Amino acid sequence: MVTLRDVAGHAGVSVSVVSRVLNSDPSIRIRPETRSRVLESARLLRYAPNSAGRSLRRSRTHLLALVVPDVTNATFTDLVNGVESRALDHDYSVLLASSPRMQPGSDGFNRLLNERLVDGVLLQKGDEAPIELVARALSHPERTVLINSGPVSGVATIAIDDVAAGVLATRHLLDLGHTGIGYVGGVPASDTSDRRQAGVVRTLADAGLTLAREHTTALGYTYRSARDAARLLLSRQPAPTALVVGNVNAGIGVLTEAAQMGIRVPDELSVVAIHDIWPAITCAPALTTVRLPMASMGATAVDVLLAGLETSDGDGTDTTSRVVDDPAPELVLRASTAPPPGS
Amino acid sequence: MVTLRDVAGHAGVSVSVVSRVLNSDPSIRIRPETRSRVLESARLLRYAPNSAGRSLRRSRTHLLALVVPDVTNATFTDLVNGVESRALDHDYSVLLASSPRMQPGSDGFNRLLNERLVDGVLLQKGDEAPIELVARALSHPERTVLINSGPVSGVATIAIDDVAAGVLATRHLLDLGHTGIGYVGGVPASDTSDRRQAGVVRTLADAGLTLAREHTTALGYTYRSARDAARLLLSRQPAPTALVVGNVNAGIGVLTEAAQMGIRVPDELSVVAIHDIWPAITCAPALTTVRLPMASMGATAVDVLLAGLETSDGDGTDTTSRVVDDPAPELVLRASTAPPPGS
DNA sequence: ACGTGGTGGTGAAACGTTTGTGCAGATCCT
DNA sequence: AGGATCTGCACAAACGTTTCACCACCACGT
Repeated sequence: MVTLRDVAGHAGVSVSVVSRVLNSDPSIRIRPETRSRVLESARLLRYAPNSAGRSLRRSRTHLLALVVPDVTNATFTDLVNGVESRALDHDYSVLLASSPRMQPGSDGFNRLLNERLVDGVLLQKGDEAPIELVARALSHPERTVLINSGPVSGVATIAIDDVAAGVLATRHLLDLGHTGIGYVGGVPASDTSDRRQAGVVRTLADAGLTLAREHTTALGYTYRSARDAARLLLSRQPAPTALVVGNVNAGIGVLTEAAQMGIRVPDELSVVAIHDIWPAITCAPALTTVRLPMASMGATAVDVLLAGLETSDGDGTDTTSRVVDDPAPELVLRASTAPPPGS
Repeated sequence: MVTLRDVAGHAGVSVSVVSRVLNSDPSIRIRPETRSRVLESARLLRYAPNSAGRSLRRSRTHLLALVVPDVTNATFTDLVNGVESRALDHDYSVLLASSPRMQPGSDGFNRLLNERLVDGVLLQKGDEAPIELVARALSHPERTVLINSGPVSGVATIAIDDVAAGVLATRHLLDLGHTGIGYVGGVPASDTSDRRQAGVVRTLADAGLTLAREHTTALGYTYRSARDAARLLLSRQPAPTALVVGNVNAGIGVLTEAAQMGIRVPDELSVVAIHDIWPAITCAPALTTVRLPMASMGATAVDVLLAGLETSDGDGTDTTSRVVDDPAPELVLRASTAPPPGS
């Protein structure tokens, strides 16, 4: 390790001068030639500041943790990208916590902030974790921002425009002429699913329609759960002619189950799912989706977190709550939607 | 922040005693009642050791970086899981570096080790990065292990059993009765692709066959590149009746292009891809693949890295090079392979 | 009474930074 | 010429931890 001492020795100045020059401290007065001598020495010796020393002194680690339920789930990877990229813009690095041992409430999770390993935490909670429990597990709310996992009073929250997504999907089906529209939702207390469903309901209402209880499920966002949901909904009398699916993995599950049941998509059933990921292209038929600005949301979450750290710096009373709508949710037209049968 | 001083004050002992008790220093002699008083004070005050202070003193951050080309690529997410999980076993946390700004050679990448932000780096390089360039960009080879990205002399390397995977895929096609077998490879200098191809070649040779040059491509592991590759190979005269595809994303690309060309899979063409990810189930037809122990490889990589840090501790002359074969690559039979036409 | 040895701790240095304060010497003003 | 001001840098403390070295005290044997 080459330290400030080494550079100082090489340049024939004191340690503090080296530190101030390298950090371009505005309060320093120094002869230009001394400054360049210092700079040159640092370059020559390949000095790099030791981050532990710096963190200790500044009490900032320039690290943040991104907690997601599962990196394997493609719906989160865009988020990861957005977060990492924006974090780097701010000279922050990202600690990835996706293991169950790192989820809220666990010891690992608490240590992140308690041991001051990271300056703040970005938390996208999973469906299994009830928000009340998560809220109670938050040891440092002022250093936490919830991603698509709110609201919790006293904690900054940032969400996608789920309502708009629901509206967009429903609007598309209405435009095609559907009236028997169902909704395949997430688990019961899922707030994203609630909001997406609200978008569906509202849009149907605007068209003088209602979302039938027997055309709605709340079994979860997974491929598996959606197959169950599809089997249920498609055996109702009358069956819906179109489904809005709250999640794209679930949407693919619906497609699979419909095929299994001998129901042709899009001829006999239209399917539009919310959230766009790559497999939506390659499944058969290619799935029409609503693309969500996940990366952008991740970036905004970083901004909110770091802004909170700047100002509050102790007492975090300025709890933000934003929904990102830029870029806006966007309909991605593929092959799983068509006018209803017999039209 | 509650520090050792606070605990010491509360318990009426010196700072060093608290530190030694909490770290259960074997060399300490202490009255049982004092010890429990210290423990109780720490519990009461919710003491948590400050990681910056600890890192500075111990010159270990208990952090490691996992550098991958792209988290969005599903082929890497299992690896991420394996790494994170095993790292936690060792009380290490994982810094995720997937942004281009964190790739080998970049400033961000170098800072990871130079500033001692992390103790070591796990590097899965991307296809665009030539291994020679990467090798030169490694400022601290002794703190680096290459994942599926070797070999580089002087650097620990860990790889999957690519040859076995190639063998397994080819064996399957031979067993079905195919003789016109082609290979869709990665970019030209890709060592994983070279090894997978070697497995194909060897298995064909064992059966008295050869891999025809005109039935081989090396255009890349991506969906896009594989569509080009498929178009090329399938318009040869004679066309292969079966393809081993070096990567699953590419495999799905082959499927798409075949459909586009009106070639029915598996009736007219069998496709088996190496590496198993979720979309392989949902594409049409479902893709037969060879499942690779990516998580296990990630775990082993962590073991190798940390072992290297223990022993070498300065001069890293014991460069390991392992291929993980447990669990072994496994054929996952789905719907994209069948006996050749007219058999 | 006096060394000896064990018990139960304490003190201080060090890890590498950052930053407020001090202090020589030079320059300037009158 | 003598104080005031400025220039250019050095000193030292502090962040929180770990760990080596040391010491006061007591009991014990002689």
